Amino acid sequence: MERRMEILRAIVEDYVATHEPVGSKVLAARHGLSISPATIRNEMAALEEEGLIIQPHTSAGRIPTDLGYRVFVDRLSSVKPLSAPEKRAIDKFLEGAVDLDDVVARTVRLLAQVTHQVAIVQYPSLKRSSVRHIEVLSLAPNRLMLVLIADTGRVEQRILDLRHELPENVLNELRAKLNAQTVGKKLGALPTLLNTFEKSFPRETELSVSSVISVILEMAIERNEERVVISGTSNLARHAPDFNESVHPVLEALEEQVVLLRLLGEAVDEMKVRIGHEQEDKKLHSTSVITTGYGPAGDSVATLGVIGPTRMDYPTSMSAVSAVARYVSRFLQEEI
Amino acid sequence: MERRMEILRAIVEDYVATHEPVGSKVLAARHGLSISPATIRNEMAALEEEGLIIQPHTSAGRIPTDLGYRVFVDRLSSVKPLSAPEKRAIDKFLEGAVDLDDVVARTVRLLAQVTHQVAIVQYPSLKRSSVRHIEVLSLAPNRLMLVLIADTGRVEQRILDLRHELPENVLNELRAKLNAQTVGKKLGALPTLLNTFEKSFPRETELSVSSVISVILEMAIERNEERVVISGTSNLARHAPDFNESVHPVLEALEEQVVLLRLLGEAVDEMKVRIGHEQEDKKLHSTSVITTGYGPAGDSVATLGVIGPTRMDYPTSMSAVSAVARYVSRFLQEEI
DNA sequence: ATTGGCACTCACCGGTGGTTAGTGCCAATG
DNA sequence: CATTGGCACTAACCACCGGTGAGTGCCAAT
Repeated sequence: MERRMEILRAIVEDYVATHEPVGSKVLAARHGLSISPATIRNEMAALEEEGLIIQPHTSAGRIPTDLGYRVFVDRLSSVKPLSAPEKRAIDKFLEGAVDLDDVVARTVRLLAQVTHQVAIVQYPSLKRSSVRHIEVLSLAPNRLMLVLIADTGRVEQRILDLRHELPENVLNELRAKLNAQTVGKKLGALPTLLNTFEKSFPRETELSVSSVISVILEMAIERNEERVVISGTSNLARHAPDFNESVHPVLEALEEQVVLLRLLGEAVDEMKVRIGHEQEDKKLHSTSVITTGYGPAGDSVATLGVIGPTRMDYPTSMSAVSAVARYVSRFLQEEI
Repeated sequence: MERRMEILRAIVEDYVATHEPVGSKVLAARHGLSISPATIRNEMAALEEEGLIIQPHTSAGRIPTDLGYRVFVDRLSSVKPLSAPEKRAIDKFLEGAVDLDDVVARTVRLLAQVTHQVAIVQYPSLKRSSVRHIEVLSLAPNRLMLVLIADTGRVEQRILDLRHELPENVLNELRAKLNAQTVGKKLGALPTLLNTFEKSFPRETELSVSSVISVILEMAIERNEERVVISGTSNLARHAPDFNESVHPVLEALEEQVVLLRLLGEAVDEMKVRIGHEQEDKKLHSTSVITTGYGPAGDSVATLGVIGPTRMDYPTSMSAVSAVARYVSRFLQEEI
């Protein structure tokens, strides 16, 4: 069985490199297999029997099936470490990012660049971050601005019009109490933490305070909490021409936030690879997705990854994804 | 001359609708021109002479040249008003946007949707906005967070580590003075406004204050001040197949911020149309760009627009672009 | 000035045959 | 008995070919 798997690996690697069905002859020649084409043919017939490879048509070589890639990824590939220049490139790229937007934007471009794939990066989830600070500003007599700053550097703000003016000292008290109660706590916990908050304020301000609280909760539990950015879509077209025809549905899928979010899934630490038809979304059946969680201090607050044709270079892409996730996690922890 | 232009218009409209070279016969039939194909042929020869149309090959119909489109746009097209449902769609789409990010994101998606083109929206330029508020927060003894809020709703923030701690009362004074001096002023004017600001503080805090100021200026004059978002790239592929082959360079171009910014240009009120080779960027020679400025209270603080194949429906696209710009301007003014 | 007629051009389509990469099978071999 | 060389077979690919049709430019007639 060992040899058969060796042949599968050779087929995958060759196919990924050339994008052409690989026949028994080139396989014998290009790879150091000291067996004849005829033997390889026998083995290939067996691999086809097992559903790991197929022939696009009778007189052509073989290409891996989704299942073939799966076996390759699970059992045959070793993670390829990044080259020194690549590591330096990653370092350089993040260097000098000024705020979270900047970090995320740089990360997604970086990832697209090193993998030559379409990169997807999710903003650190608000729900899973902690409160760093809550600020209450008075813009005009009846107009407040609320600013919620998370430990991931993410900042949300909302304008709020009040029916009744809140005096300066109440504002100060509000600010102080809010921060005292929430700083360091998970945003997901805010509803519980603040559910009787307004009770501690004088009767006549209770209503205003309560509307402040509801806006804060809105910010914390926002549907828009899951923001996603994407880069490198032109890499899709690069893998022309046979991938080209199917490029439109993929682009379409990538424009729907919902699809992207399902793609990224819940943030988990281990790397996940989904290959071709393992994907729920029909439009993405010709693509594979590699994702992994990232976040400061090793607990994943968001997911990033790449998406590309099933015939991608898995070892390299996987190591790039994991490396970028590591770097950006460290960066988040130290800088922002 | 009148008739010849009428023929040009018919050619453009027909070609845009069918995406196929249009011959003299269909032209006579489909449009209400009461002249024979032969006459049309004569006129077409003249139009070709003038460089307004060409034949892709000898035995084919004619298609407009870039110049032909130019004449069409400048002299032959009337702005097509939006339908009532479209107007309602625009209203609905912006309804309920919670912050600037949200407004911009919704706008760009809206624009892509109504035009079926690739939409580009620039964030309100910081330089041209005014200061609504500057906040100075103490996160930790030596750690400040500076928040700059513009009247367009745009918020920038930076973390700043100080060498020496600033006492609470200095912070308060700093905050008060900063706001007193800057609120309502253009961000572009900040360098002048603040250039001797630290002088009014006690000697021992002058250094810290001065580093605060430099960070604020950095935020205001940021290279990243020009953020651009884009949507609807899948619409590029929709215009398959003949546009499809050239889709890759376009996608590539659209990924470079620099190119996008040059595309959008300085924010000006009138609508601009650049057609095919009128574009500097070689990669975009097969595309046209429609842009217009937008911003609260009628002064343009940023640009938005669409990009699509030169053979696009200019009247409809132009009216959509201008309508969306109007709506979002009004929205910015009222809501955020 | 407009128009019908006509010869001409060239993309497009379907069919044809030669070439080639690659296979499956089989008999020979160590 | 696994391995291998030999061989017939298949189907994609390509270049070529002739027929068809859309569309033109030109010219003579109105």
